[in-house]
Amino acid sequence: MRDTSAIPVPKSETLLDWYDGHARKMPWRVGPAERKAGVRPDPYRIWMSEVMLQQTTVAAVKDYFLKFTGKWPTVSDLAAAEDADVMANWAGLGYYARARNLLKCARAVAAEHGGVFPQTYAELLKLPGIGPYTAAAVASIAFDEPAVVVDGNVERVMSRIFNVQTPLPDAKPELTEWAATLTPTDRPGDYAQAVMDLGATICTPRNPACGLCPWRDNCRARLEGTPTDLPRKKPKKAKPKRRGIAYIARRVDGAYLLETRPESGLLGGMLGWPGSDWAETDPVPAPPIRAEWKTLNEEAKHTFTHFHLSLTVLTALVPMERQPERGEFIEADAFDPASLPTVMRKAFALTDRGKT
DNA sequence: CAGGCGTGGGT
DNA sequence: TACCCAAGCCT
Repeated sequence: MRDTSAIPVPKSETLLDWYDGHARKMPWRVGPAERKAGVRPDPYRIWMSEVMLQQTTVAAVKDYFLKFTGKWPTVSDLAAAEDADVMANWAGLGYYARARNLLKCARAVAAEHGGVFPQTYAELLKLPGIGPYTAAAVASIAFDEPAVVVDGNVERVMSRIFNVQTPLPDAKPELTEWAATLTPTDRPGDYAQAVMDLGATICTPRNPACGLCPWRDNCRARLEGTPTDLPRKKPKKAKPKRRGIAYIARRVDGAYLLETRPESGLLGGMLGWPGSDWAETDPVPAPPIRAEWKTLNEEAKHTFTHFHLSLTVLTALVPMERQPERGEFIEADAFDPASLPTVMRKAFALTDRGKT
């Protein structure tokens, strides 16, 4: 172990100078030059982007952000939206509780705050779907509050700068303390975005570009030569394999039999094909309507956060008068596979009509 | 409070 | 292939 006590503590100004020249451009971001010229970010758009970015890549978020803000330009517009419309538009982005909470939050802002976002970390934290990270991000970026923003990027940067060996998630409080020591009262929003940009483009998990880092002379892990060992993480559990059955019934007029899943739990509130439970044991058949079901020769494979799924897909063509025991028919012109969560879209893609 | 909760891209 | 990873929150 080298003596790292002589390494100077990094300065926020150094990072801000780097950010002025290297800030990534994003649809929701007010760049450093504009910001200095007095342009203020729209709290609604910052909030929207931060919720979408929870555990989700910037690349995946961009189109969804443009779609949502185009369709619902203000928080009041979103508050007035139909639940099913919001869920359908979120389809494919994952972590669907975010979409349900997004709508709850918009309605809370509309109903309890007169359509104006609360402007402090403490007040933002009370809203649904807004946790410590998102509250701090919105408070700092939209309202210039020097809140301590700690996301995965900040955890990685702090763990390396200060050579924190404690594994996550136990290290979180320690890393938050270090992050607090660096958070400036001047330009706190730009600083928050700067650390995240640093983590995303320079201080990356696998191959950090230490030579380009504005804080390279302040980094204890770099001096030790082991930045990629950090942050340490507790080992993850193996994913079990589950299987299930999905039933895709097409009525002769082209309507499809779908059902809205329960509000809570996996894919909560999303549209999907009726089916069996998904378990590690053999699935129990549960056809939603009487029909001659045909089994497709290929299964839909999908991996969720905590299990692998292999879905057997059954299809049937049913007559107009036949009534389903579960779900409801959606007319052909109202059915859009894009409004389904990905696993359900994969199942549909295996059918003849899904291949077109 | 440890685990539930999606998805797509990278290696 | 089978991992890992990405601007977390909720219960």
